[in-house]
Order: sequence, then C-alpha cells, then structure tokens
Amino acid sequence: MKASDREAAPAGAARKVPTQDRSKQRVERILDAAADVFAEVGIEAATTEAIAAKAETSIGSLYQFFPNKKAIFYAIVARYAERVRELFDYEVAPIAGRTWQEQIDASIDVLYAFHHVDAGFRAILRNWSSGEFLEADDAINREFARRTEALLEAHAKALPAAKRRVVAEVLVETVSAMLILSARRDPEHGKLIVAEAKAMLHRYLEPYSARPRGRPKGTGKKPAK
Amino acid sequence: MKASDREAAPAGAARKVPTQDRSKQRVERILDAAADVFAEVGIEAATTEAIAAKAETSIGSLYQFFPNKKAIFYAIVARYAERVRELFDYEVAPIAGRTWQEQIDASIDVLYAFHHVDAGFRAILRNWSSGEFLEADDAINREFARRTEALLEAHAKALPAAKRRVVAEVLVETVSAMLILSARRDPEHGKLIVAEAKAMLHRYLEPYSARPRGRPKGTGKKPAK
Amino acid sequence: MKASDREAAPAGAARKVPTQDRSKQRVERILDAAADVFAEVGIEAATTEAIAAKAETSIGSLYQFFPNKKAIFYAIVARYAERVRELFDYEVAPIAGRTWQEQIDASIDVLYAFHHVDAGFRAILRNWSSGEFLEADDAINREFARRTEALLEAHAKALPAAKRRVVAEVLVETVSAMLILSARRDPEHGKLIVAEAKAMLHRYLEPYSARPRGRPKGTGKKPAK
Amino acid sequence: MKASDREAAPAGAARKVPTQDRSKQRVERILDAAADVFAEVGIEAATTEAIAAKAETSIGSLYQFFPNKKAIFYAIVARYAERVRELFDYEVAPIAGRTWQEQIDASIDVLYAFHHVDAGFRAILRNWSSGEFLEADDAINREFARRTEALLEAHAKALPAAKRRVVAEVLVETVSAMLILSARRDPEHGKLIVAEAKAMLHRYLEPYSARPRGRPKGTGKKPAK
DNA sequence: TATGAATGAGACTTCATTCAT
DNA sequence: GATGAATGAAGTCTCATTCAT
Repeated sequence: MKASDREAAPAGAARKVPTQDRSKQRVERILDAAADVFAEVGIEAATTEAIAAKAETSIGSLYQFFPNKKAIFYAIVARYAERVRELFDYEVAPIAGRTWQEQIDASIDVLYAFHHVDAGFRAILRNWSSGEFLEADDAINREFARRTEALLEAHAKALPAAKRRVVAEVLVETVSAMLILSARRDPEHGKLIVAEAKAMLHRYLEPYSARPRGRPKGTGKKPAK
Repeated sequence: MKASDREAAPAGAARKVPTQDRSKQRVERILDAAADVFAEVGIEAATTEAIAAKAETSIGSLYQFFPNKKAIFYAIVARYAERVRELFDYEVAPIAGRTWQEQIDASIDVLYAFHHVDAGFRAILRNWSSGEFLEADDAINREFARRTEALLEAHAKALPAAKRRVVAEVLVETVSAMLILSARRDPEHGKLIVAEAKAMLHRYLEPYSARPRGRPKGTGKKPAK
Repeated sequence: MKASDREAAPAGAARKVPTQDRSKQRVERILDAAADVFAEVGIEAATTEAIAAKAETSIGSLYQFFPNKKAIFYAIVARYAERVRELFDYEVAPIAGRTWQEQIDASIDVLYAFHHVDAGFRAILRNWSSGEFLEADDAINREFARRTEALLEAHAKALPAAKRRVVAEVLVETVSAMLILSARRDPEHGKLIVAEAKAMLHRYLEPYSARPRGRPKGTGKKPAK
Repeated sequence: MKASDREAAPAGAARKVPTQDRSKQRVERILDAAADVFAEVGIEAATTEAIAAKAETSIGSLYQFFPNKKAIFYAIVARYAERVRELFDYEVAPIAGRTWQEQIDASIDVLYAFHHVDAGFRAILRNWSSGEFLEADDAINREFARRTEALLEAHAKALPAAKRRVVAEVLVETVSAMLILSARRDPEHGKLIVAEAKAMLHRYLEPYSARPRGRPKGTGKKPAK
C-alpha cells in the first residue's frame, strides 16, 4: 500500500529547492534530459525512467526534485519561457529604433533560429497538448503575447487598446504555427515558409502601424465592400 | 499506447474490409465513439475499452476491424479529411464565381462552424501530436492545402506556380492555428480572432490576387512600396 | 501518465460482478489466496502481486475484479462475516433452548474452532488494523455484536436495552481478544485460556441473566458497598 | 510531557554536557517523534524521514542510533513498557493495602488515563500488528502480565499457582482490548465500556480472591457480602 | 462472428537505507 | 559525528492486445 498513498501532489514546483551547486546542476541535467526525451518520443510517451536514465541519475533522485512528471514538464516550459525572454532582450530589444518591420523580422528570425536548433523547444511548442498538460502548454505563447502587446503599444498607436490583445494573439499563434510548419519541411522549403510568414505579417500589420498621416481613410478597416 | 508497442502491427488500414452492411455500420459506430472519446479525454488517454464501450461493442469486435489503436486514429483522420472535402464541395465550390475574398471568408466560416460543432474534429486538429501519431496528423491539413492550391490557381494568377505550394501551406496552417486558438477562448473573443484571421489573409493575399488593371473599385490600397 | 490517472476508486465492491462460473471461481481463488497471504505476512505487507501469484492468476485479472488492494481486504472481511453468520446459524441457533451458559460456551467453541483452523480468519481478526484498513476492520466484530445483542435480548431480560449495546461490545471484544491470545500460545495453553474466558463470561453475565425468581438479592447490581 | 522530563538531571550536574548525554537526548527526541508519527499515520505508514524530520534531525543521524525502522519500534515499545511499570509503581503500588477490587479499578483507571492521553501508546497498543512487528508487540502486555501475576499472588491465595499465569494473561488481554475498544468509541460511551470492564473483572476474580475472614486489618472496607 | 476474461509489460511513485562530504 | 543527496528495489495499478468459448 505504498504507491497508492499518493495525494495528487500540487505538482507546481520543485519539491526541494536545490540550493547546493551539485543539486542545481542535477536539476539542470534532468531538465535537459527531459527536453531531449520529450523531443524524441513526445511528451505523453516520455517516461520518468527514460528521463532519469538520460540524465544519468536514478529515478529516486528525479523524484527528489520533482513531485511528478507533470512538474518536470512545467519546469521545462518555464525554462523555455525564460530563454525566449532572454533571446528577445538580447536580440530584439537593441534594435528598438529600427522600423517595425525590421523588428518583426528580427523576432521571427530569432525564434526560428532557436526553434531550429533546440529540439526540446520544438517539442514544447508543438505540444498544444494532450489532456493533462493542456493547462500549462500555452504558458510560452502567453509570454510571447504579452511581449507582443507591448511592442504593439509602441508601434501601432492607431490600434485601439482593446484590439491589441486579439492582434497579439493572432500574431503569436501564427508565428508559432509557421515555426512548426517550417520545421516539418526540409530546411530549404522551411526558409521559404518563414519568408512568407514575414510577408504576411507585414501586410497584416501595415494598416495598424502608426503612420503619422496620409493614410487614405484609415482606420485599418477594409473600405466597405 | 504502451503495451501496443509490442507488436507494431502495420496499422495502416482496417484489418478487414467490411463488405457487409452490418460491419460497415459497426465500423462507423466505432469511429463515432472513438471521436467522442478522443474529444472527451484526449487521444493518448483514450482507451480502446472506452471506445468499444461507447460504441456498444466488445473490444474483441473492435479488434476485428482495427488492428490497433493507431489504426482507429488514422481512420478517424481519414474520415474527417473526407468530411472537409465534402464541406468544401457543398459550401465553397458553389460560390466559385464570387470574389476571392468572399471565398476565403466562406472557407474559414465553413471550417469554423464545423470545428465549433464537432468535438472530435477539434481533438484531431489540435493533435499535432504526441509521438506515435505524428505521422498521420497533417493528413487533414494536406487535404486543405490541396484544395487551397487549386483555389490559388484560379485566383492568384500573379503567383508563380512554384510559390503556390508555399502560400497554400501558409494559408492552411494559419487557418488551422486560428481555429484552434479561437476554440481556446470564449466564443465572443473567438469570433474576434476569426475576424482578424480573415483580415490578415485578405491583406496577405491581396498582392497575389489576379489584378486585371481594371479592378472594379479598388481597395484604395496601393500595392506596397 | 497512465498509473497516475487513478481516481481513488470507491474501493467498495468488486469492479465487475462475476456472473459467469469461471469468474466466480476465480474471485474465490483470489480471496482464498489473499487470505493466505494476509495470514502469512500481514495485511499491509501483502502485495497484490503475491496474491495474484498464489491465486495462480495474473495481476491484471486480479484488478479486473477488485479496484484496489483495499477492496480485496473488504471482500475478505465480508466473506468471513458471512461464514461466521453461517456458523452461528448452524451451530449455535439449534441449541437455543439450552441454558445461556451453554450457548455462550457453544459460541466460543465454534469461533475457537474456526479461528484455530483458518489462518485467514486469524489474520483478519488480529488486524485492528493499520491505517488504511482501520475503517473496515471491525466489520466482523460489529456483526458479532449485533448477534450478541439479539441473544442478550432473549436471555438477559433484566438488562436495560441501553446497556445491552455496551455489554454486547464488551463480550465480543473480549472473545475476540481471547481467541487471538489463545492462538498465540501453544494449543494446550490455548485451551486453558478459552476455558478461563468461558468462566469469566459466565460470571460476568450471571447478574444480567433473566432469573425468574430466587436470585438472592438480585438486580444484577453489585451489592452496595 | 515528553520524555525529556524524565531525565531529572542529577543534583550536581556537570556544566559540560557529556556527548553521551547529548546522544541520549537525541535518541529520546527520535523516539518522541516516532511515537507521534506512529500515532498520526500508523506504524506501517510511518516513514523514517518523517520521524527524522519531526525529531529535527537528519535521517543520517537517525540511522546512527537505530539500525532500521524496526529497531525504532522496538525501542518505543520498550520505553512504553517502562512507563507502564513506573505508572504502576507510582499509582497502584501505594494502595496495595486496599481491597483487590480497588486495586483492579485503580490499575484500569491508570491505564485508561495514560491510553487516553498518549496517542503513541494507543498506536503501539493497537498494533498487534502487521507482519514485521508481530514479534515485538506483546512486550508491553507481558510486562502487564508479570505485574498482574504478582498482584494475584498477593490477593488470590485461593488460586493455584499454575493457574495464575493463565488468569493474568486473561486479565491483561482483556484490559488491553477494553482500552482499545473504548478509544474507538466516543468518550461518553468509552467510559461505559471501562465501567463494564471493571464489573466483569470483579465478578471474574471474585471466586479467586482470598476470602479468609482475617485480612490483616482491612481498610475499613468490609468485604462484600 | 462476437464476446469479454485473461494477460503481463510497463508506467509512476515511494521509501528504507547507504555513503560521500 | 552529522548531514541529506542519492539509490533502486518494490509496490500499485493500467491498458493494449490476445484467445478460449
């Protein structure tokens, strides 16, 4: 009657805050391993044992830091959200002075590069995701969306605040979908897709962009009929 | 989907072609049930037994028609692809004479309505999906893409044939992503998302649209740059 | 993420009512095996796997009939309660006409014999019991107590109804304790214990026994000091 | 009122705490903690880690003093046996001059009070117990039994020495069972049970009690009758 | 052909105990 | 000595699939 005493642990955070260096490293190793395993077999099919094995740890150690499999998933999501934040801070923020088109392109390029290179990120992003993990899974996209709203506020002054959220969501999900799609095709073709995505977003945002004056009629609405 | 890895059966098609009517009905009942179960608990969490129970059959019978769980998934995907084909044939094809914008909108509306109404379709579309099922999952989107290429051929004469495939893919994945996103929000907000999606695609396709110099009224837009 | 989907099943009854003969037999085999295992290693230490093995079944079959280990325990308890009921019906009830002392003795003898012979009964009776099973464990003693109250009603007319319950409880727990104690000693000594137990209960009940007349002072109360 | 009170440091206590003493304190802390944990979750469900945590030590230290979990259990049993001995020495022995009924009652009262107040004692006493711990478990009852035999020797002169052991065992197990039973009912009802237990034992022992007219001086009580 | 009981690999998780620091 | 991270055997339970009836 051991395993059944489970109490549906909160699953929110690490079970034990790894203060010591060795522990912190081990947690990182576990997360790396989990990202790999998720990438290889998918999130549902990933087993805690496989993760522990790839992390070269015992299953017991894994459970010392994470109360259950879901917690590992959450931790990975959080880590990727953080990585993406950094990516934007270092790669996109510095060009804030350029045109908004350039900023869009830079954002996409940065994400494309990371997505291209990091299988774990691909796995997480692809996973919209089955049952258990559904709650957590758009954490990353929400993070993107928040960023995006801020950018819109700066560049799309013509856009009513209320609409900003919708536009941000549309942008983010579109980029996400395009990254996934491009990863499913060979690199050559994948790049064409990214290029098209950029074009699409440029055209989509054009009417919203702050354009001091001279837009014919310009609310961003299509002229009736 | 653990124990089934043992056999790795071909899984491609029904184990037995149901020539008899009763069999065909039973297969349909199983697929209906499976769609329901997938919708309720997700594809990985769906159990063959639950599917059989909802279909009011025995698992034994289920396995008479499908060699394994994956085959059921494939069959459902195929069935939805067929449904979508029919949907386009009946709802979109008839308005082939209207403007391409109207056709885009009609396509989206039709898909939105179906997606909105059919939980099984939502489940399948959302599932890009975990490991095992990955191979099958864009069958539906490929079907969309084929349709879309045909439409582009008719309307986007300005578009080099080579680029058509990319554009079609982009369109399809975008629509798909927007449907999923809109289903994740409350209906009110979901409709705003769909509206934005339409706007985005209109603007995206504008430059590709056949533009015999005398476009009836123009949109007031000047081609970019 | 399979095993964690557990929903704390009701655990009350068999998961599947075994209607067919083969199933019924199997359930019996499982219960027999469980009783044996419980007897050998104790209830907490008994493993479902050991039970299945001793029943010469697969663990899967075991779980087809019992949602969890606790349910097996409950089922055994219920079965023993039933057995004891039968024992009383066949062995004690027929001598209802004799003196109450003879009925007490017969009851104890019957229980002693069963307890002596059935290791599973010993295991259950001994188990007052650890944590999880506490709720269920005096099911048998409650059954005894109910019986006993009925007997008291017939024989101890002098006893206020309110007190009957207490007396019945005391009787039952005492008999139970004596059986357990006697089983812990060698048979020789064990019999002495049983004899003493009878003597004790005779003397205890004496004042309560309906004695038409001529009891020296008799309300059953100890003479005022 | 935990074990630490037991030390009653010798008058001229050294100011330098010898390491041995510190160890002893730590052992006591561990035992206190273990008793608490046993009481809270049961003996099988108690984990060494929980015990160490409650004792504010590390598991490492715990294993420095106890080779395994069973040893902790044994040590607690031994400690409770000692406590009971003290209880009798301080509470029952002083009234050795009174009637044997009063001594019985006092014994029961003392045990009832301790049992009522000390959850750890309840946990131990209830645990007759699962598998592993079975061997140790009647250490306490043996301690009772020894005491009881001595009392019988003094008061039940009519009782053949050979029978004394049996009677003592019967007494002890009965008292034990009654304590456990009373603890399982609400306090009100529990007290009725204890009262009945006293009555039962009085009547049971009556015939064994030495009843020579000339008991030394009597306590002013006149023997019944 | 249909049924559903039976199977058992394998998933997740716990916890007594060890051992490097 | 003290600490607590690490270990991994073992436990409970699930579920895809088979096969006797």
